[in-house]
Amino acid sequence: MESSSASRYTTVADVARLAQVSKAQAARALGGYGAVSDEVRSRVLAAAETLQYHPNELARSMNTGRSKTIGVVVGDIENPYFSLAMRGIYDTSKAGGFDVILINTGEDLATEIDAVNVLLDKRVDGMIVAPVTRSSSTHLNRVVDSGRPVVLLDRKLPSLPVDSVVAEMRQVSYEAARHLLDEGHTRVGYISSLDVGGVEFTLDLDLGTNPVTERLAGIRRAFDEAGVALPTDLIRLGGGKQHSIGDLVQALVTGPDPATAIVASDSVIALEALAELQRAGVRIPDDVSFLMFDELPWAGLMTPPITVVAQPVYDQGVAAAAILLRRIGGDRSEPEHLALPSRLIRRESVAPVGSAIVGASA
Amino acid sequence: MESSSASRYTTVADVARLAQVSKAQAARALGGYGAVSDEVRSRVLAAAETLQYHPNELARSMNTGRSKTIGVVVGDIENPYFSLAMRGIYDTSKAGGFDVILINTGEDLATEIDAVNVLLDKRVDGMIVAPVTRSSSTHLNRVVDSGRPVVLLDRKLPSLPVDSVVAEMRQVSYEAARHLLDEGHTRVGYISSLDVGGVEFTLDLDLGTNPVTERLAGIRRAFDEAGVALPTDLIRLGGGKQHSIGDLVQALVTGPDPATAIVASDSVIALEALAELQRAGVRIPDDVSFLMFDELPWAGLMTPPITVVAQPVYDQGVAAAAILLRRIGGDRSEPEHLALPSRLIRRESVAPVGSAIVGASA
DNA sequence: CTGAAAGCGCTAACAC
DNA sequence: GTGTTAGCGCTTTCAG
Repeated sequence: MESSSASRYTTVADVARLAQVSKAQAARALGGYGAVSDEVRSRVLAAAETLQYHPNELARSMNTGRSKTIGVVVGDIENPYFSLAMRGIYDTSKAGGFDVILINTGEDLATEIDAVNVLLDKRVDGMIVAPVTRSSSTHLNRVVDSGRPVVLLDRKLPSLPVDSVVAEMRQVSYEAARHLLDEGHTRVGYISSLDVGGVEFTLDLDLGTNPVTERLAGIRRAFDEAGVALPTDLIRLGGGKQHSIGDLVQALVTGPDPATAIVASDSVIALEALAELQRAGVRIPDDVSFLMFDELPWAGLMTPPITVVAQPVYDQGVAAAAILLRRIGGDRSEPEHLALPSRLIRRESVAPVGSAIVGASA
Repeated sequence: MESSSASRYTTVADVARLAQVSKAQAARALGGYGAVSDEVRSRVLAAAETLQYHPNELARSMNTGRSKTIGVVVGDIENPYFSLAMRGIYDTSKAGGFDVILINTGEDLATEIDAVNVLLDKRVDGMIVAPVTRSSSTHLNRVVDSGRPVVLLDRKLPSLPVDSVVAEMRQVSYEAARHLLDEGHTRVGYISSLDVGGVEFTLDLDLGTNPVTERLAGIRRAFDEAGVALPTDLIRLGGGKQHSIGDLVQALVTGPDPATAIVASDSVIALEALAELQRAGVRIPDDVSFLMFDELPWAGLMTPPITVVAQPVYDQGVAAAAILLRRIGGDRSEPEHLALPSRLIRRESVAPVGSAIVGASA
């Protein structure tokens, strides 16, 4: 029946007083460190109980220099990729006794730089960053200099000697392209939201190190091996930013030499592309074949079921967190670069080119 | 070209020394409070720059008692509902200068209690909680007692005098049920993951205050008004926990008097239900009509497009954060209970009952 | 084992 | 305006 009024937490001092011991002893009993007699410990714990004592983690962190908190910086938490990876990070961190501070950058570099600084200032014990594409690494150097571990998610920064966890993309993309080629598709469109500042794609354009670069490399190899020229005119970057996905799709399926297959670089793009195709009355796979990166529950339920490249997203989160925790624990070994296996799931959205006629006559 | 070695951050003391001023003056200049001459300020700022000074937010928080951080407790960040709401919370908090600590409870009460305590111990300035269904409010009382504001998301706790933000569900559910009834459906199945401990649903079962209760209330009213008995045997709770969604769906569409329409209480359930229906060869809407709560990009792209109840998820997040920030700012007015409008989006997954025959003969 | 006292890095009185 | 002196709540020497 205390009066309501807020403020003033009970501190170790309060507990110590009630338990009739020194502040230091109370703190030891409460914090579970140092030497304390059973007698004292129980008295202190009892006092803490009646006083409803809860430690001030801020004060504790200040002394120990460790906050039992990790920071996570992602581009867009609403994107299923990140929310699932986040779940993996979360589960693993929690199991290790760490809390998670989440920062969303909206895929903006300035925000990312800010985010990293904020986390550092809050003294997180380490962080996981999914860097915006084409960012440099200067802001992450500050983290490295601070001595706190970082692990990169979904991206590798060659200039930065830190751990990274990505999904294997080159090989699986090669397979995907082979599949398309096998079905007779040589006019394959590729839509990505990778921001390259609005320039057109060319073979010698440096996209930096990121999943898109890997995918394109795999696809290119398949085309090269097949002796087919990669249709660079159908590779469209900057989707959603410089250009609307709808317009991009529209452009791919019309024109004199249209794409016979479309590859969506992620599920968000796929959804918009699918909507546009439906709006335009373009049928899958009769008029155009469709393949997307990322497996989601709805992909197999569409009509037709969508062929996808599935990457182990949750596991990427788990792996990133596991490595980070190991580093926080003191592991000073060489940076590790994990590439988790992805796989192609063939469903029915990819069909032989020209099957529109077949379909119509069937 | 400093040597690598970690540790030891530069502090105000370091900056003060270099700038040849007192620690207090340096702190004032750095923190942007109190009175400082331009002369001193620039000297301090310059020193801070060369020393790469970054404030220790922990220390700052300890003195001010404010951490500029809010905590968010959700059931499952992987669920699109939460990740989108989180985005709303995030955007709003950030605009107000607050960071966000995310805690995921996995819809587990013990974890939720823990989460709330952790946040309190970390001295967050306030928190947003989407309480697990059917939880009591004792753990949240501690927050209220601490004097820090909480706002409830997607759930209202009558016993707790705090703000809440939910989506209006009773009216829109009434409309949805009306729609179903108008199409001739009286055998309407309802699948929810609401955990009621495995008991069967009956009309007098107390489900507590939560969206499901509201939905059922709205549906019931529509049935009552139409003079049709609510098919309580087709209302299945505990989906995903006590029973697999697939089994539940299977049970609804088979048996002597099967459901002619199925309502999925959220998108996760809908996806599993849809998969099961497809597996079982049950066609929508020919064999069974389908309606789901929550609008997602893929819903309209399915074949047929799914009729949904859309709730303003992002806006709920925004509203919750806005109220919280106002409270943190000192607003002591009466608790506010916001119910944002939802709406029924009619597409093609709901058709007149018995349209299977019509469809077959067409 | 226990207690007194000295900080962690910062802000907040309080004097000058 | 500026500097000095206390703390915030906890951990950590350092003596006993």
